[in-house]
Amino acid sequence: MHEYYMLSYSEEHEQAEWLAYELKKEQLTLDDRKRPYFIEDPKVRSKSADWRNYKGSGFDRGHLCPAGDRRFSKLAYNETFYTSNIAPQDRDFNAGLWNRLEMKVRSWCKQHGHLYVITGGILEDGLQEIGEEDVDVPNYFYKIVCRFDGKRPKALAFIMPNREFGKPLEGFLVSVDELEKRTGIDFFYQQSQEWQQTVESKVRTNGWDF
DNA sequence: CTGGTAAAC
DNA sequence: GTTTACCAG
Repeated sequence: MHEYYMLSYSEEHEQAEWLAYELKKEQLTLDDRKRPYFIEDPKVRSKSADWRNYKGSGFDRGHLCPAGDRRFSKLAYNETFYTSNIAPQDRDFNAGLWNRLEMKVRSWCKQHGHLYVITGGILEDGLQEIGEEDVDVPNYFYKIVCRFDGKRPKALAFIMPNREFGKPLEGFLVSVDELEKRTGIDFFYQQSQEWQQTVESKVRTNGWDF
């Protein structure tokens, strides 16, 4: 549990199985910040994987909580450079499809003012591993974006392959039910108390009209 | 924006 | 080993 996001770390896969954060309109600033080093997450007791596992692997250290969403303060920005917040991503995917989704999330946030985001790689058996600590390379990444229309939660869920297709985001929309099956995570019961207060019922896909 | 990396310190 | 400056998608 960090100041500006929370996560559950999988020691087996050496990355977060899920990571959740709130994004508010007023947090979308354009402050210019110096990119820090990736360091171990001080709050992961089992030690989050060292960044050197990624060196020479051919994979990006892809942010789960984007640095671009956390420019409003130095702490918020630097927190995204803990190695608990990154996963191996294909370069073209990270700079392409994944980046376009992150930009779309910021655009939705500007429209609606307040969003909740849950994201991570789909962690399975038999994944490719990199580095001395065997960091798993997910074949797919997912993201749930949720907002509240009055009391009713509205959510969009995505599953994207860890490579670039050049396809529009709509092509990767899925239902939350399917996402739960694929990840093995129950997105209702796994949340913290604070989160549960807000998310009172399971979010359901509501189509592209978000 | 998303990042890597060579060169300098 | 760490930081800066520059580079590409």
